[in-house]
Amino acid sequence: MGSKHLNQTEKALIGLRSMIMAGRFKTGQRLPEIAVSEQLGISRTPLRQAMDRLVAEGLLDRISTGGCRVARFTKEDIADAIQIRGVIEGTAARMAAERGADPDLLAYAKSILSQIDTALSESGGIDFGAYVSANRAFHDIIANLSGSALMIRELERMAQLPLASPSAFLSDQELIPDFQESLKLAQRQHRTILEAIENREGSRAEALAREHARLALINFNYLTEQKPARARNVPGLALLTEK
Amino acid sequence: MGSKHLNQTEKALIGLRSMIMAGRFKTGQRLPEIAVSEQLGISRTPLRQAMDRLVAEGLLDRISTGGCRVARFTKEDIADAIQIRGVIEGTAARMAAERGADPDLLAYAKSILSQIDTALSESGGIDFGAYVSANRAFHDIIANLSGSALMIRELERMAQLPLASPSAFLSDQELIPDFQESLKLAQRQHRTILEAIENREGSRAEALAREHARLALINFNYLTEQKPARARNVPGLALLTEK
DNA sequence: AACCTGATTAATGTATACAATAGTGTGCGA
DNA sequence: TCGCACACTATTGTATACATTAATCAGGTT
Repeated sequence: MGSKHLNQTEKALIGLRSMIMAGRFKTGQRLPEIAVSEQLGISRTPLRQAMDRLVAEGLLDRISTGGCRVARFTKEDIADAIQIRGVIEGTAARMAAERGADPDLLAYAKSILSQIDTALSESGGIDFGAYVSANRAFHDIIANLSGSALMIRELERMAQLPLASPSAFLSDQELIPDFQESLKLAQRQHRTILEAIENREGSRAEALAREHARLALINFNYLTEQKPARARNVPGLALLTEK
Repeated sequence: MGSKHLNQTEKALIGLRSMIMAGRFKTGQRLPEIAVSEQLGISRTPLRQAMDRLVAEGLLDRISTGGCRVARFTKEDIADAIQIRGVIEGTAARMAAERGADPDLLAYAKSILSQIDTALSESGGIDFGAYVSANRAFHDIIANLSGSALMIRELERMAQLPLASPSAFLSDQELIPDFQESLKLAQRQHRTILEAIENREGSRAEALAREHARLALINFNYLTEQKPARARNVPGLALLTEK
C-alpha cells in the first residue's frame, strides 16, 4: 500500500511529530535542532524542513529570536478547533447536498456505514480498529463529496491539528467503555448526514455535521474532567496546558 | 513599523510569491530551483524553505517525482475559496457575538468604519488606498473579535489563498469604476455585521458575514466575464486556468 | 549585592559540495 | 520506422562546513 521509500524529510516529519505528540519536549523551551537531528539520525537540513511543515500544521511555533518551540494548547483552543472543524465539515456536507453528490461516492459511503454497523455489533464487543478506520474513511468521503479540492485540503489540515480530528479520541477507546454508547449515536448521525446529502437538503446536512462534531467535544470534556488519568494515553493531550 | 531586517528565507518567500502571482512561470512545469535562486540572489537552502511555505499556502504543488510546480486554479476553485472564507469569517462573527466582543476592539472597529466612510466620501472621488487598508483592518478585527487564536490563524491562511482574500479584487479598483457602488454596499454590510456582534446576535452575524463574502464572488465573476482585459492586472489571476 | 558590560559559548541561518534520482537523448535492434 | 535499453545530463535531496546571531557567564562598577 503506502510507498516504503520515505525520504529523510518524511522520516524526520513522522519521527518529530510523534515525539512532540508524546510530550517529549520541555514546555515552552526551544526545540534544539542538533540534539533532535542526532536523536533521529537525520541531518539538520531535512529536519528543518520537517520543522517548517510542523509549524504550518500548528504543532510548532516560531520564536522571534530564531528556532521553534512546541506549541501549547488550552482547552479553549481545542474546543475552538473542534468547532471550526465542525463548521468546515458542515460546509462540505452542504456543498455536497446543494451540488449533488457523486453516486459512486454515495454508494461507497453507504458501504462504509455498513462496515461501521458491523464493527459495532460484534458479538465479542465492539471492533475498535475497524470502527476507527471506517470512521476516518467516512469523514474523508464527506470531504470528497463536496467536490471541492480546497475543501479536501482544508479538512485534511484540520484533521492534523492536535485533538481536532474526527478520530482524535477514538484511538484508545478500548480503555474507555463509557464512550461506546456515543459511538452508536455517532453512527446514527452518520446516516442522517448522508440522508440529508442524498436528499439535497443542504442546510440540514450542514447543521447535522456541525452537531456531529460536538460529540468530539463531549468526549474531550469527559476525558479531561472525569478521567484525567486515562487522558495521558491519548496522543497529543500532552500538549494541553493550563489556562 | 515592519522590521527592516528580513532574513534570506523571508526575502525568498516574498520574491518568489510575487513572481508566481505575476504568472512568471510556465504552466504545469516544474519550478527550477537553481534558476530561481540565481534570479533572487539567494542560495537554494532558504529558497527551498520558502517553497515549503508556499506549498503550505497552496500556491505550489509538490510533484511526486521531486520538486514543485505552480498551482493552477479554476474558477470553481476560487469560488469555493471565497465561499469557505465567508463561512469561516461567519463563524468568527458568530463566536464574537456569542462570547461577547471585547469593548476596546469593538470601539476600534467602529473607528475603522468611520475611516471607510471618509474614504468613500472624498470629494475628488473615492480614496482607494485608504479604503483598502481600512477594509483589511476591519476583516482582521473580525478575526480578533472571535477571541480564538486558531480562528485568527485560519483566516490569515485563507487571506493568503490567491483571490480569496477580502482585498483580492480591491487593489486595482481605481481602474474599475463599476465596483465603486459595491464598496458602499460592502460598507453597509460592515456596519450590520458589527451591529449584530454588538447585540450578541450570533446567527445573524454569521449569515451577514457569509453574505458579505459573496460580494467578492460577484466582483470576481464580473471581472472575469465582463472585463477579461482588466483582469490581467489583478495579481494572482494569472494562476487562473481553463476547465 | 545588584546590574550593566563585555567576552565567550552555543545555537540558528546560510551557502555549498556531494549523492541520489529523475529526465533526456542517442544508438542499437527488431 | 518504431521501440527499447542504456548512458548521460540535469535537477533535486542531503550532509556538512561556515557565518551570524542569540544566549550565557564572568568580571567589574555603582
